[in-house]
Amino acid sequence: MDAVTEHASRAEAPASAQGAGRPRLSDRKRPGETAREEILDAAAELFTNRGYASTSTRRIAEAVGVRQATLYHYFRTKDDILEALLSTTVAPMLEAAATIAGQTASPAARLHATALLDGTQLWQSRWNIGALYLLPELRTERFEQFVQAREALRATYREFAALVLDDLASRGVRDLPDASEDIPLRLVETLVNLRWDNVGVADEPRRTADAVLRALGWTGDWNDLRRESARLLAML
Amino acid sequence: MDAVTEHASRAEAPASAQGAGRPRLSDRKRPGETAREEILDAAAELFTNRGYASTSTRRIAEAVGVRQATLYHYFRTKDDILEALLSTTVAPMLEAAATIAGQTASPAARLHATALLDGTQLWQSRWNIGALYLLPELRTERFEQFVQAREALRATYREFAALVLDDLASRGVRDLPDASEDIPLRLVETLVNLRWDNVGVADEPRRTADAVLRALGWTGDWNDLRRESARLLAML
DNA sequence: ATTATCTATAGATCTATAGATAATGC
DNA sequence: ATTATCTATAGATCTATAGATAATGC
Repeated sequence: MDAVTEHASRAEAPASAQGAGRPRLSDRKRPGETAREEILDAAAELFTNRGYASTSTRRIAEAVGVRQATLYHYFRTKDDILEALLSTTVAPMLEAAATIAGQTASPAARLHATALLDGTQLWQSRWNIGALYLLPELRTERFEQFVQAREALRATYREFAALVLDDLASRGVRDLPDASEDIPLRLVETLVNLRWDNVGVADEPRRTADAVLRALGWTGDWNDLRRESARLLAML
Repeated sequence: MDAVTEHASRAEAPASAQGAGRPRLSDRKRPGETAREEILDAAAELFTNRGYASTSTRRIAEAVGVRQATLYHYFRTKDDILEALLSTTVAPMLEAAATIAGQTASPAARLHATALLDGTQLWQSRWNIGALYLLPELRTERFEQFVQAREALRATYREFAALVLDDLASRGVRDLPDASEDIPLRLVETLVNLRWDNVGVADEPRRTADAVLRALGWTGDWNDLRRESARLLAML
């Protein structure tokens, strides 16, 4: 599998799970148990590859295989589709980070595990949804909740980093960065940029999680660190 | 000056440099010697804050203080406006990186200087133009030249990083990252994300340039490094 | 005569709503 | 009766062009 195509593989479209309602004119083209999921999959592809504002509801409908008006049976507005997409990403990650924060583990392992989980999700999601995080549209009140969840995740990363740095400073390590630089979150976020540019290898999230610790000036036994990090993730 | 407003300060709009042509209905509202520059300034603000596709030519014209059709005296299409904006950023940086590559200096200083210059431009430009680099619209043939310039810059960063890493490896440093991870460019690019989120301090580009070296596992005298890097930049 | 602007508009969208229709399920 | 879809369309855009107009410059 090459660098470009290593992400989550295309699920099969279900064999037209017929229920009540007028039949579609077209066969099912998208993975998903429900029409709602089919729509979200098509929207994710188009929003990430062609842009949010540039993607018309007609185009999404075409990619699903229904008429444009049918989308409005499942979503009140186009913004609602974007919001549904975004809410599948950050909120679960935020929960996982809270769980990791509650575990007994070294600061370094906690940070490594968080970066690895977050990075893996950004890297392996079927579409590069993380590329939507910089959309100017998110600045509106409509997406306040999402932006706040991102900020909470940023704060969690920063707390983990501060503990790692305190630890290092107390061990006499010099020339350390400041936790406020947010290096860890920043590095993880760039997995989105790598995907955009079609570069990177399967192992990229792990390499990035390692890079996070290295960038903080962390030194120690890397095998121990990875083992402890994996143990944390296995608990989730 | 707070974190949000520390970027290049708003230049004064010139006192309506009247020349030939029918007078405008509105006063000048934008910095720039020429109407073309006024348009680019308004477009940069709107594209970065409201999105490319979501910004209508009418809205740009309003922000300049002319009628919508007037834009077409200076640009053939809306895409041409975007292209003109982007071409002001990467091409000059690529040239500077080539000059730095031609200087005699340590690999670490070359990388530091490149990151500092690139980062300073991303950080201090009047509008956060770097946020446009992930636009799906850039995937089209229309913007091939720009995307290729970005790739060339990525390659330059990677070459500098490879030299630094070879150096470190030959000094016996272990557990180094791989140059192919593109950690330096990735870190610099995240200055765009910080600006988007309105976080960060005036010193951020310097801190990021330092972080680039630290993230490669570089060790040495930081003051010497910064001095050599500054010397390189003074030559440009 | 040349230039930079203006007014007006064609033609192509695009989102969202109203209401009809063709299934299933009770 | 309920549901999921369909057809049709209103009203609001939006980009780009045609051609008029009001300055300056020769």
